[in-house]
Amino acid sequence: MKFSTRAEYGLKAMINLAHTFPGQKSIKELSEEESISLKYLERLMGTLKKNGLVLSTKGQSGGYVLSKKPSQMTAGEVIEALDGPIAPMKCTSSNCAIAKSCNSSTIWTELEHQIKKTLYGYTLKKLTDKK
Amino acid sequence: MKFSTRAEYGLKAMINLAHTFPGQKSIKELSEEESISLKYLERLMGTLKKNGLVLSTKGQSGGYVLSKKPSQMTAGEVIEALDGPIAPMKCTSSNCAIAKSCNSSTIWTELEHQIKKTLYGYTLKKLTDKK
DNA sequence: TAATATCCTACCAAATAGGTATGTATTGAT
DNA sequence: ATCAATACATACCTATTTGGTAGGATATTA
Repeated sequence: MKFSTRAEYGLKAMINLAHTFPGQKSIKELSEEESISLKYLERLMGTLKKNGLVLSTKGQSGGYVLSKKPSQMTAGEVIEALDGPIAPMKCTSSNCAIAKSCNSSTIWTELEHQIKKTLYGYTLKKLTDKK
Repeated sequence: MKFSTRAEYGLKAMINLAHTFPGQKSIKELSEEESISLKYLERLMGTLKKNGLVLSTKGQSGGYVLSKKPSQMTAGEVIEALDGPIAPMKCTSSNCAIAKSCNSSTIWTELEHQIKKTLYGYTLKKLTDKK
């Protein structure tokens, strides 16, 4: 059971952007500061943008900004944007037909709830204050 | 973020064994009742045995039994036996050098704690009673 | 117009998941 | 003693995911 490094890298980059908020920062700066491959981070920022979590300006002196205040953006949003829906077991996401009579389903459902509660409980602001 | 079907299948099989406890049951029966490929389940039971969660008797009319009472065996044990250590991010398992100054590490650590709390909070007995 | 960004798409290697195939060893029943 | 049923072991296979790289197109500004 693991989250991908996508989620790790993305969260790090978003925390970095939370620090500089409401200023913007280029991928180049982000990748150097967080030691993430520039080309890979480029793709991650692309999907974060597609999901509306960051805004971008192109061209020279362009870069990325958070689309919301750090106090209003949660780690859960970032992670689901990059890794897809949080659903620890297929049966919790795909409406299993036998869920009602299945002994296992309760545990996966509760687990999903706990994970979401934790991840959506952390705003980027909370994470930047942590240090 | 997903657990493997290994964990799902294994947990189902163990819940089944909890129902028949302290009786034993063959892989053939288990695989038919839970609709899991016999050969695949064979392997899963093998690793469960290696981890001491089940006992087996070979030969005709052989099979598997839980090594502990259902009230003393948790879903967490089963899942970690099959899927490896519960550690949502590499940095929480491999003693990252910069963990203390890392803004992200707290969230992964808390998440790991919450997941373990949930999974080790469910005994097989609790799951069999659920229906 | 040159430099610096984002953006877009295709490719790639390694690992993992999920499963099959084949055979061996052990035991109970006939 | 033999046969059938079972656990046990290992090698193989295919598809998907992960974590990247490569090369360029597009937009903006100095």
